[in-house]
Amino acid sequence: MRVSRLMLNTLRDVPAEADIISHQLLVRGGFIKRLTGGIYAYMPLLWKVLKKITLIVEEELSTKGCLQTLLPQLQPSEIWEKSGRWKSYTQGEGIMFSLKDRQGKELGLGPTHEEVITQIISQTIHSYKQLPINIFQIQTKFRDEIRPRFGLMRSREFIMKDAYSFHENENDLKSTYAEMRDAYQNIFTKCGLDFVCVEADSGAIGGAASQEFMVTADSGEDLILISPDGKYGANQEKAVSIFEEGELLKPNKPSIIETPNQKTIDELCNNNNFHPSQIVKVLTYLAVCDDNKKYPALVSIRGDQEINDIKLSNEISQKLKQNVIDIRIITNEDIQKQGISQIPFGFIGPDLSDNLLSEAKQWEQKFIRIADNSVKDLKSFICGNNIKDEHRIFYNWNLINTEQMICDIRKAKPGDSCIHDKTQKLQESKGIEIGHIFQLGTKYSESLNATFTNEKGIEDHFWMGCYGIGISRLAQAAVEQNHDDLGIIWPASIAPYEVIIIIANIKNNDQKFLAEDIYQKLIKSRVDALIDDRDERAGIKFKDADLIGIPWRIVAGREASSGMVELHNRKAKTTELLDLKSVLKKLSEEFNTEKL
RNA sequence: CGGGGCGUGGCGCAGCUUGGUAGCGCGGGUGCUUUGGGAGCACUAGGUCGCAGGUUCGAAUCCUGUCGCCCCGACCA
Repeated sequence: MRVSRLMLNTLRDVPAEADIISHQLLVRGGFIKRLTGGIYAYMPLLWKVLKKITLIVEEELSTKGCLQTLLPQLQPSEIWEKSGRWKSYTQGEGIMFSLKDRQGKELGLGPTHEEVITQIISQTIHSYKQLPINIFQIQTKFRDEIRPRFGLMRSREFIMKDAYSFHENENDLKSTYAEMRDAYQNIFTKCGLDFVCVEADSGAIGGAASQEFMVTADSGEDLILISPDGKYGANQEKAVSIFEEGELLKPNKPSIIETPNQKTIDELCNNNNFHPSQIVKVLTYLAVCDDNKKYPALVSIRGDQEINDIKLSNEISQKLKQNVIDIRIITNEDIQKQGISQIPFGFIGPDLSDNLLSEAKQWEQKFIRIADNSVKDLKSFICGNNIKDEHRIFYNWNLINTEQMICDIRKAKPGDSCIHDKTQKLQESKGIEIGHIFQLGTKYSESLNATFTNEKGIEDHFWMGCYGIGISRLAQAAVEQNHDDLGIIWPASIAPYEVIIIIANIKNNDQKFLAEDIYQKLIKSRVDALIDDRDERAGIKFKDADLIGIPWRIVAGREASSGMVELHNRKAKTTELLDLKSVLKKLSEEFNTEKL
């Protein structure tokens, strides 16, 4: 390709729309153009990058026996109603764009394709003999993000690779899941990314096991916790750890103490010389569920620990056997609206009476009582007395005498000890999620009634897995991780072009002919080459080449008359003076090793 | 949706407080000079100041409404 024909339009100034470096560089380099909030045109340079990523993905997946398909983006509401996701995906904070056709029929613009593929597979596959199936597509997805940002990182229209697998049993699902994890490792490695695979919460998609692939970068939106030995890594939403034993309170005669206005753990500790770990902290939450009911929850955790809302939400969801749509702390305003006269916030104990809820207008009138593992073994503790300005000391669970659901709802923190090895302390890091793999189980096959006949001749529901890669996000993540002051430094495997040949002065025929000669030879040997044939000053061409991040640069300049050119490596910043033959030899060696 | 900020030639911004009919840098075009790290000079094209009302002799500037964009939170590949 010739730069004169590339409609290259680079910007010197940092565009106001962009905040993070990768977004700025993609705009400045002319890789993307915004059409409106969260919707971008992929310009020719970026499209080349996306195609290279796509190729790597396709190759790797086809080695694993995946089929490729292309599914409809416009999807009827019926299948989403069957899976129970229509309402939650289109109403309120729902992320699905939806519309009505002229007949008034409701359609959605696919944010994901579980429903579509499940229906198609169930209509096509009837016997265990045809299983397993692993099928994927690379397709534009639509999500009405509440707040699109960071360019391609969180956009409303983006390219995603989504794969779905179908199995006769859980074991088979697990083996494909492992294969896919392996494929993902290869894909991201080939894309030249520095990444980690971490345990993840499966969120709205649901299901059992799930892992995320994170590109580590400070601008990442996710907080991940990793053990230094590399044996454990998890998204903070999911992370588990061992909590410190804390300062145990020696058992003594249970009694009530006056704690005027001491509502917080800090105030309580400062005024009475307690340690936070001696206190059972009790918080009130409100969970809004699929059935539109609102469930109050009373949550106990050790005073020095924090609650992980995601874990809490999952536990409540499991207990109620339905989705928790929203979970938040109950405020004074909430209880006033409900007509509840008084909840002694700051002085609540795990045994706060359900009677307080009897006046609630819209809430369920019974607390879901949950206690974190961190409090279950405490033999003696401090907690609220359910009366303003009073706490109880030297109490224990026998005296509390209410049934608690005991589980892990604690937020793991950097510095905590790891489960697999107490000497390993969790370290935190920011990550950009570029891939996510799930073991869905039978959730969708049951709701959509997708079955096959098993070996025993009995109808059975498919076991399913699903596997995503954010293709367009990956491209930007690569920039976020690979750049310098001058611009982008694309990993060679996904660079829009592998080599750029610069003719320092287009009016100099020696330079021009030599450059053209090299260009033709490179093209012939299938090197993806760009030639900058513009009638511009050399400086401009150097700046542009650096900005758009082409890994190798050949300059036909001063030494052109003696047949010599410069070969410069963008990343290593090394330059050598070589003759035509040596350049070709060197590059072909580079690409052969890198392309393999 | 809550909180903060911004809409002025293609891009980045000034002007707005104190109304008088729009300016700077980059970019574009032409010419001359220059030619290995975003050149210099000269000329030139390009703007209903987001939109709609209102106040006023007069509005980019003041008032009201509205739309859009960006940043911080909930969503996620």
